[in-house]
Amino acid sequence: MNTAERLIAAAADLLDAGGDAAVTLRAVGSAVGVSHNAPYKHFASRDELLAAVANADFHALADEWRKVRASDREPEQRLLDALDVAVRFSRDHPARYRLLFNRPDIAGLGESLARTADEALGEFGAIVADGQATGLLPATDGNELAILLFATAHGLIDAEASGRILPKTGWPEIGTGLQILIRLLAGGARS
Amino acid sequence: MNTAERLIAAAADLLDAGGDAAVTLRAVGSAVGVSHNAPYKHFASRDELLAAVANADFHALADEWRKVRASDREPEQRLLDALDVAVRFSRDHPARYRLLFNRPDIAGLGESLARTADEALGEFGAIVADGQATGLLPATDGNELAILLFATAHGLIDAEASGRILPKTGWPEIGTGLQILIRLLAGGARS
DNA sequence: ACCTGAACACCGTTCAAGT
DNA sequence: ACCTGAACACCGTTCAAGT
Repeated sequence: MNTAERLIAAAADLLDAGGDAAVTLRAVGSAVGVSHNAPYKHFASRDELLAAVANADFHALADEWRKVRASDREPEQRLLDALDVAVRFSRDHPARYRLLFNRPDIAGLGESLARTADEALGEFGAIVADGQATGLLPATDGNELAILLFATAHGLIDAEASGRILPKTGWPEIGTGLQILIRLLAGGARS
Repeated sequence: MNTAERLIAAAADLLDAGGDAAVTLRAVGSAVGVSHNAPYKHFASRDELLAAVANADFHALADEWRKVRASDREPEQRLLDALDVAVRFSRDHPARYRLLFNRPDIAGLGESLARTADEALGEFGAIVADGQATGLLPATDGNELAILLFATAHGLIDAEASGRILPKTGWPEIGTGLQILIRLLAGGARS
């Protein structure tokens, strides 16, 4: 690993350990064994370093979704697995999840970040499209349903993170809410 | 307005004008005409001041939802109006919207903030329940559907704010996505 | 090419003191 | 009860200098 990669890894570890506020350039440099302004030789600013962390995490999510899509499980299970990838990431790495989906000021940085994010969400969309092709989910134009499903999952994840909504649902898991939604979409008003 | 209320209003204005980073205690104090540490006589910390802004905004949202619920429009329009309240607030006051729904570290502060948030979301839930009572929306246990609808709206709002997803949908508005979802829920797999 | 050390202009927070 | 001014320990960023 070169210095830039080690800085990215150190920033990711600090995000996990102490959240956004813990990622000071002094702490990142110290973890890697360089001075507090060495990062400026590899990244234009602290935000660009964070964007590089997000870029690496989008690549990792895309890989996981590719695996889910290629698995031999039932279509509904593949869809729930795909959503679970996002849910688990948000629980294991909450600060890094927020970096991916809750930071408009960072979303536009790095030039390649927007493309990497599109690739990752494209993999998720392909799994939803598979679910539509098998008749599990209703057909819609383009990737509308994928966007609605991901938006709902993201909304439930945020609600869980902020402790705002979930406690009063009686749902043991975000996945319960997503199962209910999928059943409502598949079954319509009859259910 | 007493000093505490003027500090809250000044913080809200700074959030609108320059985002979270613009809300320094020095800027807030200066806007009100007091010193940069006078806020500590009214709030325990900068975060508690921000929580007070969030508390006021939740009260305002609850008022708007009450008005929507009492209006004489069609049930579907009332539901779309209710969702539009959140969408418009997120566009007119993005930093303040993020304070309400994207800041787990602030959600737990102030003691009354969690209650105010519950009251506001309860008003939204009542509008959804009205939609279920009229047969527009499928019946579910408790307020499950309200949570799913709000989570989806929040997810689409976040997606628009981060510029991540909406550009490639061809949707002119977040409301378009919400209309599609409501129609899918009402009509089921047939659509 | 890559890094360091000192410096600058900020920031939240604390504290002693004033009315 | 409410406020001020100085001070403290931080922070991101810049810059001149070193190899």
